[in-house]
Amino acid sequence: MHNHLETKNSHDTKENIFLAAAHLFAKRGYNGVSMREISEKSGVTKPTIYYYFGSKEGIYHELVDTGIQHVFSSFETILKDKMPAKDKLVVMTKKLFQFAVDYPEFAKFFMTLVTPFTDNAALVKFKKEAEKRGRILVTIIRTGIESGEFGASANPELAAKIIGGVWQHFIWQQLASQKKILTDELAQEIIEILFKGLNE
Amino acid sequence: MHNHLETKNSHDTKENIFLAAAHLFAKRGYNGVSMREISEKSGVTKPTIYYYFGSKEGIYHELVDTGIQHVFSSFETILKDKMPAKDKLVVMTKKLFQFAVDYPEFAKFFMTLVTPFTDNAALVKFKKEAEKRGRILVTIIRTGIESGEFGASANPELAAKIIGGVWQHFIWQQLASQKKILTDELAQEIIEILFKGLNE
DNA sequence: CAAAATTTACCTACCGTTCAGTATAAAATT
DNA sequence: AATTTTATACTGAACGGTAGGTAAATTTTG
Repeated sequence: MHNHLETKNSHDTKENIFLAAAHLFAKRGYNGVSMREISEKSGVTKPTIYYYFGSKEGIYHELVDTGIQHVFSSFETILKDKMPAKDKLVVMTKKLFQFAVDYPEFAKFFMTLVTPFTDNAALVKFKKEAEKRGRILVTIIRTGIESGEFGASANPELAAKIIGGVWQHFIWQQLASQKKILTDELAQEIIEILFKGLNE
Repeated sequence: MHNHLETKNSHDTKENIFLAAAHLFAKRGYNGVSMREISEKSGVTKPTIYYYFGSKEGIYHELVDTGIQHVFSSFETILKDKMPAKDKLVVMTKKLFQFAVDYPEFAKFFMTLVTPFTDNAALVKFKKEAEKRGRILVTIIRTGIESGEFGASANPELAAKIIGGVWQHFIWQQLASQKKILTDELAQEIIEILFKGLNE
C-alpha cells in the first residue's frame, strides 16, 4: 500500500537538497560537510543527490551561481540610476545588508567564498563578479569626484577597496550574531563616516 | 649507515611540523588538510606529530595561541604611548601590515580564523583577543575625540569596527596576491581617508 | 644503559561515488 | 483498450580509498 498523502515531486526534492547544502556549507565550509550529512538533512538518500547534482562540487557550483545572480544583479542597475554618488553608495549598502538579513544561511555560505583558500574551480566566476563589483564602486566614486561631490584629492581605487572591505566586515558581523544589526540606518551612518571622515 | 650531515634535534622537528601545518591550514583550512599531508610536508611520520601535538586539533590550537601572541601583543603598548590618536592608528596599521608581509603563511592561517565557520574550540581565545583589540581601538578614538583631534560627532564604536574591517580586508588582499601591496605608505593613506573622509 | 625520539604496521570509521535495481507514470505500439 | 516500452525519481548496498589515531618495536641521544 502506498500512501498518497505523501506526494513527492522533483522540484521540492532538489530544493530541499539545495537548502540543506547551503546551510551546512555555510556552517562548516566545503570540506567540513559530507554528502551523508546533506542527505540526512534534506531527507533523501545519497544517490538522489547524485541524481540531481552529479557530484559534491556540482552542488557547490550551483550554489555559487545562484548567489552571484542574487547579490550582484541589482548593482548594475543602481550604477545607471540618476542620483548623487553618495546616495548610490547608500542604496548599494542597504541592498547588501538587506540580503544578509533576509537570507542569512545563503549569505553566510556566500561569504565563505571570499576567504583565502579558494582553489575551487567554482570560484573563478565568483571572483570575476567580485572584481566587476569593485569596478562599479570605482566608477561611482570617480563620477562623484568629477561632479564635485567628493574632494578632488580622493583616491577612487583606494576608497572602493575600503568600502568593499567595510561591507564584508559588517555582513560577517551580522552572520555571526543572532540579533539584527544591519539596518538601513547603519548603512547610512557607515557611508556618512566614510564621506565626512573622523575629523568633522 | 647514517648521514651525520643531517643533524636532527627535537626543536627542529617540532618547528618543521608547526610550519608545515601553518602553511597547509592557511591554504585549505582545517578540514581541507590531512595529517598525512602535514607529515609528508614536514618530513616526519604521523606518529611523530602525535608525539608532539597529541591531535590534529592540538596543532591547530597551538597555532592559534602563537598567532595571538604575535599579532596582538604590540597593541597594548601602542595604546599607552604618548602620541596623537591618529598616529597611533597609523602605527597599528603599519605593524599589522608588516606582520602580513613578513609572515604571509602564518598570517594567512591566522586570517582563516575570522571566517564564519568557527565551531572550533580553539577559537574562543582568539575571539576574546579580537574583542580586546576592538576595545583598544575604541579607546584610542574616544581619546582622540576628547582631545579635540577628532570631531565630536564621531561614533567611536562604529569607527573602530570600520577600521577593523578595513584592516582585515587589506591583509586578505595582500595574502591573495604575489606582489607586496601592504606598504607603510598605504597604511598612512588608509588612515588619512578614514580621517578626512571622501568629501575633502 | 635509560630516556627520548621516531618508525613500522595497523585499526576502525567514514569519505565521495557508483552499481544494480525498483516503483510510478506517461508514451508508444499492437 | 490492452500491452509493451520508455523515462523519471529514487533507493540499499557496497566500492576503493583515506581519514584520524595508536600499540609496539626500533633507533637516537645523552
